[in-house]
Amino acid sequence: MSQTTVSRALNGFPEVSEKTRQLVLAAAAKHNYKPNSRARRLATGKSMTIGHLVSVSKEHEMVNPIFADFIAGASARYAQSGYDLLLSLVPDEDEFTSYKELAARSAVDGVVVHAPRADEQRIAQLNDLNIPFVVHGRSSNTIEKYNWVDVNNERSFYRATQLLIELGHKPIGLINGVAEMDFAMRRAKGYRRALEENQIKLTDDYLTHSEMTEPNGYKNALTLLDLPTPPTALVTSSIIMANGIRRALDERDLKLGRDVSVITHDDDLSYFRDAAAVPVYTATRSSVREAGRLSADLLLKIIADPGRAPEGILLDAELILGSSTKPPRRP
Amino acid sequence: MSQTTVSRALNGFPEVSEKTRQLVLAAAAKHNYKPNSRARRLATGKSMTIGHLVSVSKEHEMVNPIFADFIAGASARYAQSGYDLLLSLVPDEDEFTSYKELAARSAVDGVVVHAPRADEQRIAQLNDLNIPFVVHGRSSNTIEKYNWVDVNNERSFYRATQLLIELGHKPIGLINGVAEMDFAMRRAKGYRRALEENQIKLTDDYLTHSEMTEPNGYKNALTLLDLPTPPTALVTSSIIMANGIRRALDERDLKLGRDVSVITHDDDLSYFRDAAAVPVYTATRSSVREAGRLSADLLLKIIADPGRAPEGILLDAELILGSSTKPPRRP
DNA sequence: ACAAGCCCTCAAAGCGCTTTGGATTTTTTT
DNA sequence: AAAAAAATCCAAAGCGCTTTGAGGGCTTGT
Repeated sequence: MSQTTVSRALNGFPEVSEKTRQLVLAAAAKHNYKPNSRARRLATGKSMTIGHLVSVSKEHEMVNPIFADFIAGASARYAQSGYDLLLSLVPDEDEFTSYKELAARSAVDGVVVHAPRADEQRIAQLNDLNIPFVVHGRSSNTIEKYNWVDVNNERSFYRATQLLIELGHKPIGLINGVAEMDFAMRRAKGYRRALEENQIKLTDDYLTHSEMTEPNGYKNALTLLDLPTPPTALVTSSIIMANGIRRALDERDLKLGRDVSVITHDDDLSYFRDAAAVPVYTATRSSVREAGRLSADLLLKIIADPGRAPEGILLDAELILGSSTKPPRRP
Repeated sequence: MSQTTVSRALNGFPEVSEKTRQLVLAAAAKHNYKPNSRARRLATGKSMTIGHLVSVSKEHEMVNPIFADFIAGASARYAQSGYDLLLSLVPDEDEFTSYKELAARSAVDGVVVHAPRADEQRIAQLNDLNIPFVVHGRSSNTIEKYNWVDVNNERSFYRATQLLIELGHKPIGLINGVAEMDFAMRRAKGYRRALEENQIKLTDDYLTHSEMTEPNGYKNALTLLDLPTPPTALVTSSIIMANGIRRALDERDLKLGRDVSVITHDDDLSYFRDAAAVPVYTATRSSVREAGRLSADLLLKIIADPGRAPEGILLDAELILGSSTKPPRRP
């Protein structure tokens, strides 16, 4: 049987009879034959690979813990479509060099951009490179057109803050992510808007920006609790930080909920799934794994149809009521 | 200038003059030329790719959070040596099919095996496939020879338990990972050995096995605290679970350290780095990122020299004294 | 000045597939 | 039963590199 026939049978072309196809498939299965990826990729001109470049902050060697779940979501979709996932953790300062290199050696058919900043260079650069990409998040100060999947950060933090205000809280702190990140900026905006609309004036002392680690949650919570008028409620950007906040409260002999209310953003991480009947934390919840799935779907669509107009997918985080929010204690 | 010359200049062969090489390099840099990965891989017969198959438990869709940091360590080494990292999150039931498929289409030059069980099929299977691999962890019930990088789980949990006993604790609980996992088995062994050597008899009620999530830490801690003779100290396999334990203690109005001592295994995750002068948790600490680096190094060595005798690298977890361990309270 | 030797360069083959265009066989139509 | 159409199949070219084997220009030794 000729090479052509085999190739056509395996790749589902109509020029081959069903009978022959079955024969070929049977023989392939029997000998565990799979076309050599390298040869196939050279012949087709596609690399059948999606690149994920995750930046590692040089300073703290911090890997954003949400990326594992995001990739878990995306990976499943790639597998379905026969794509491989190329992962590269790069020091944040040479992010762009890495994209350029991937493009130059045409190692990937598309990439996902993680953790965009409010001012994000990579978007314009990737548009220039003309390589299909999807941004997980958005970039406020970018005029470029691009594909993205994001949650409504501003609105959900607005609602969270609003909820606390309605409960009667006045001094409310926000323990946020790194200020340059787009999501952090939007969340701060939502928080500020809720305060303003309710004529609550707070200095920026009530707002901290840092990498979303447990120790930072702890440290920043202590800082806020030490203010002359300490907050009676806190909003935070990550369930990891919320754990640090809990530890800080513990140390101050304060009880979560009773003494200090907390609302956290909850990415629904698989190892922190807050699935109790009454959730531990009141939270703005949005599954980052689902975001991974959607990003992958979108990217595969773009690759299949390069002429496509850029699209944005906005996910709405739910505001889930848990037991970490109560009216403030009467002094 | 001929293709050959360019190729040789770029790949550092000696048949080309230094002057010419510089010329070529300059021209390549100028036009941002990088040899096409696909073509190069076909020509050389190497895929310059390392596969990491991370299994996702079908039941809980759980992604082991340590894998992000492990991969962060490995990825840096791959990048240095010009290798790409192919990541695939596969449902645990078809782990082996995935390896076979990767081998058949020769998509990778080597793989890393994550989270081996005490009875691990994959090792024999990979040996049969004759594909270079390194296991992160070991497999106790396997007679095959293989390369591995592991921490001394038994010894460190022995020491941790011993420390608690020396402090005066008698009923000591172990909140462990899934029983089938090799590391969990070894840790239980170390824990039991310490108890036995000190003539402390405890039923298996003091030992829980589950996926290492925060909610499981919480739930299992409550279960143990509800025993007729509740433990005054707990050992646990993950800092994520330790956070759940803290929450359980909080709920029972017990104070970590004072009322219940806790020792946790600490993988030194980047978002849970316990770097205070006096660490929060007394812990058996071993950087999983370092393990990633070492695994990558070892794998690259094996690939470079296939005749190499299998090697095992045993890391010793440090026992770090923190503030979560104290003598038991007098009743 | 000529041969030998060395360094450098080049044309062509080949990596294992896909894809094109043509050849062959089978089926349908008249 | 012959012609037309449809269904199969096949040989060969090509994907963009690396690598082989051979040729050309320079230097050195005599």
